[in-house]
Amino acid sequence: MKYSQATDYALHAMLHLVSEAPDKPVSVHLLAEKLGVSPTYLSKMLTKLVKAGLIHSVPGANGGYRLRRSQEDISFLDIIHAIEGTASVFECSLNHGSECQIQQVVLDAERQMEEYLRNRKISDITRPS
Amino acid sequence: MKYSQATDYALHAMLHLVSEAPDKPVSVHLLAEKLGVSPTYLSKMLTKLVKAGLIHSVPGANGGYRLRRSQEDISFLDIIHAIEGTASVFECSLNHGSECQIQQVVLDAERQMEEYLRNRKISDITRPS
DNA sequence: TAATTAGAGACTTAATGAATCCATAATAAC
DNA sequence: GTTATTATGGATTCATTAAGTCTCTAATTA
Repeated sequence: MKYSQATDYALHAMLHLVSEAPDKPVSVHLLAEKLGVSPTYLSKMLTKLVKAGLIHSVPGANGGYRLRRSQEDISFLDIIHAIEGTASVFECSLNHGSECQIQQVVLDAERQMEEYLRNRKISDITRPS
Repeated sequence: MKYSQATDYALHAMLHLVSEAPDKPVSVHLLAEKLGVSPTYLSKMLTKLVKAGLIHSVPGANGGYRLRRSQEDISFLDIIHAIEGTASVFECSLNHGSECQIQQVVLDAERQMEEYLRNRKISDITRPS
């Protein structure tokens, strides 16, 4: 079980926007260069972040992406959910009634992790990478 | 990010061993029938559980699998690790020094989840599925 | 109007998950 | 001892997903 690399890129891209350019739009070209990834690929993730309401896109010359919400509101969980979706990590494939106790336990565990990620904000990280 | 179905099967197989046959060996044929999965496929997971030291295999006629440790010692995390391995859910792909703060946060979150799964034992579940 | 930028879709490639099949080894029952 | 029963292991297949590229379109600002 692993988070996709896309999540890795998205988290780093957001960290850049928060720590270095909270106001001015940053082009995907520049972001991609900083992260060492292709612009067209990175734009897929940025589009997802736009649809999740985390950032705002500005088309046209001197356009790019800038933060939408205030920094303090953007949690790790927000970004991860934007890229990975919100499906659970576990779904019982056996059909034994409606409630699988095994599934309950694993989902409770997942909630522990999500709660932690919800409380950690991207602005908590000071040093830009 | 999702646990594999193999983990699902393994958890249910262990629940069966714990709740219905802690002493007598159960054949993979019978287990597979109960879970509705093919015996040859299930045996792959059971082999992993053997190598992880959770169960014991008894070859030959009337053989099968039985618990190795005492029930109370077998946690959800033990079973999950046996099937999924112990690799982390996140690994930063950028090479910025040795410590990525983003990775630190995500790994801390994972530890929250693992701690929960370590404390929940398979014997906590009473009702057999 | 032209240059710059995001957005969207089709497509390719590689990796992984899910599952089957078969051949081998070990052991208990007869 | 021989045979039936069971686990073990490897090779293989199929489908799905991840990762990434390419190209065309749309929007907007200089």
